[in-house]
Amino acid sequence: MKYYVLYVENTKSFFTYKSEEEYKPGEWCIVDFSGRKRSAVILRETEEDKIDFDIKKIKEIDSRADILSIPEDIIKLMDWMAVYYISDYYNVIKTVFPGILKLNYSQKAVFYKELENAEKYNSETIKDFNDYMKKKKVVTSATLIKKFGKDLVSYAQSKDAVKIEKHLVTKENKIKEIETDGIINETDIELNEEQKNTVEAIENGNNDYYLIKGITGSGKTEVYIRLIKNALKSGGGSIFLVPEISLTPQMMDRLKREFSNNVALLHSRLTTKERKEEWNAIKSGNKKVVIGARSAVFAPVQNLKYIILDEEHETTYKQESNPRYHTKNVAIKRANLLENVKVILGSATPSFDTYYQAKEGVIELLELKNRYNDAKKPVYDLVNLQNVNGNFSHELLEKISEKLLKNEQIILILNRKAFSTFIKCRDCGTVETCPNCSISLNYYRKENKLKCHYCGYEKYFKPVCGNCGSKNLIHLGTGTEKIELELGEIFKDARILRIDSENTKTQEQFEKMYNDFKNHKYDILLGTQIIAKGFHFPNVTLVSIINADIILNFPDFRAGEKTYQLLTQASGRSGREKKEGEVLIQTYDPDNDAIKKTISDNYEGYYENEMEIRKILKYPPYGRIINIVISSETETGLKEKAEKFYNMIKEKNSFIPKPFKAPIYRINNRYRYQIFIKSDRISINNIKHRIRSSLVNYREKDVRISVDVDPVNLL
DNA sequence: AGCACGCCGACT
DNA sequence: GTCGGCGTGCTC
Repeated sequence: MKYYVLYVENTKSFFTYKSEEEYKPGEWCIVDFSGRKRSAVILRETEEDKIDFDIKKIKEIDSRADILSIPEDIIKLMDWMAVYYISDYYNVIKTVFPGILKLNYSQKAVFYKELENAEKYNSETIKDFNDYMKKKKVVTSATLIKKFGKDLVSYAQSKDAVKIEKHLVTKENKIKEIETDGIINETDIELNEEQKNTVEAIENGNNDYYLIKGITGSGKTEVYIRLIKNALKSGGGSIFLVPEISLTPQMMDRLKREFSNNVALLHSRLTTKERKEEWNAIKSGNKKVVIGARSAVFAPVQNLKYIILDEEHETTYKQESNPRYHTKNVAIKRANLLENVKVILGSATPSFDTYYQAKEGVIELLELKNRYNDAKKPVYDLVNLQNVNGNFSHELLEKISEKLLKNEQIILILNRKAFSTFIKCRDCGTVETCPNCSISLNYYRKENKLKCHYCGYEKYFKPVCGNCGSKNLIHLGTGTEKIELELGEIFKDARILRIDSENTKTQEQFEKMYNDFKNHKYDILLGTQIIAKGFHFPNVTLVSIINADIILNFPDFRAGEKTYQLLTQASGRSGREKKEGEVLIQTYDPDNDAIKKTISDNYEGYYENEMEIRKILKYPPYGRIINIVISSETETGLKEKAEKFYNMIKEKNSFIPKPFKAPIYRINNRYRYQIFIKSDRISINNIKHRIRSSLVNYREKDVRISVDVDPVNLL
């Protein structure tokens, strides 16, 4: 008798079952769970003496379930994630298999029907059928039905749909399959010398990890595509990860054209059914190229060769809910668990963590230094906002007029949506705050609403102070909506398009706006940082950052790095082809190192300066961080409850600062205390261990503890 | 997800 | 006393 640790659907922990049969990790079975049938995945085998509860309670596994098994490397990856990110397995599984794991009721019905059928058809008939399928490479369903009968064919199809799909094709599909077998687009774009060298360095290299540091417009995408194509020719699969899938329509079009039916697009808008179909197509090897956001890193690609992270510095690669994993770490871990998988990170402005690893030799650094099509570097200009009345400097207004006259296009970036970020009463000083969060409400003019960016609370705006009844209110904290209004008043004939996450909820909306601007239906594109990334608008010759300080003043040790990245990415939108581009940065802090180094295009210099500071302060990559938030709807006693947890995890050998009120003390009706742990790489593992066991033992009513390992967002 | 268990107030 | 409300914890 063998013992197995299983994950049973819809449970929060593991269960042990036994069986005479041999099971491998990732295989499915049906078990009796508190009196009803459930599907379960085998996680690992276990020994009798390791079981620390009444062994007599252990039930036997009912039967094997013929669902496509989960690859063993993904099981191992999930084990690692739960431990590294201090997460429960339930949430890990939910993240890796969103909706795939659960057998819904209709599927269960199919399964039990299968059991019935299995009795109806004796094993010899099924064996004949299987032999026939193996022998024939391509069969139409009509032939099969003629030979074996309709019932058996549909039974076989339902039972082992994917395995059979390979052989069983209808006439139309047969034609389609021949057409799309392999790569549809055989015409390769000519690569320049640098690109060719990069492709070769990766293909022939002995390293597992590569960083392509390529300036904007140097053609990183062409390098990725060539790698994926070449891998595909020898049957190798790839995972291509992008920060936000809906925001890169032109990239999607491009890849769809290149790889046609070989490509699976995984994104959050897929229904459970679609997701399952894609998953099965990938798992069975019908689709070898997967494109998607973070969670696509878990795709069960057959014969995986490459995991590519485009724009690797993007913070959306970090999941901000449990398990709080970073896609880059997971990709590297996954490559570790498999043979011959290479991870390729690409960015014009790599995160300093990644660049540090490249400098240390963990990741091989490859550089693309030339702009594709010989486009020129943009010219920078800096304006000190201290000498400016309002949001627009003379320099900016002059440049906008100039470009409008020349019929060229302009991009203006302000990293703040809404009209104003708070409204203050001039008489009593009251600022209207969110009833659920300790944060001011943002004003949206078009909708005449006040909204909270943290909990989603909203209400209609009344131009009267809630405290003293005064009508003397002032809007503070300028957002894109206000800029749009002011700009419209100054440039009455200019056609202005505003894009932010508030007015582009769907991909269709976004694509329409994108195309409209590209086709010059608008002169000025105004928006938050979502418009700073990866677009190609040939007619744009001026990009301006209206206020570079918004990110810079964030209480985050990476604020400078993020500012450098945003400014550089935004600059890349200016002067993409023959025309020379200009970039104008407005700031209250013109002497800031991040801004100065952006202007002199000195990534290396800024990196070196930042590293000195981080080394002294023991911030990543020199130290490691864990952020713990202890929250409750009840404020009374929360400080003590936070300290109780603190006392459980602290230890005399390592210094952990006491819990403190979080910078945003209340979010979504929950009061929050924070424990911020900064530690060296070795003792961090001991601390993690103590956090893990403390989480199990800590019992306080109404208190939630969330642990963020390697946080990206420190608030 | 279900279901038992048990702690409280309302009710014959 | 006991009926039932639902919060909590358990299911191998």
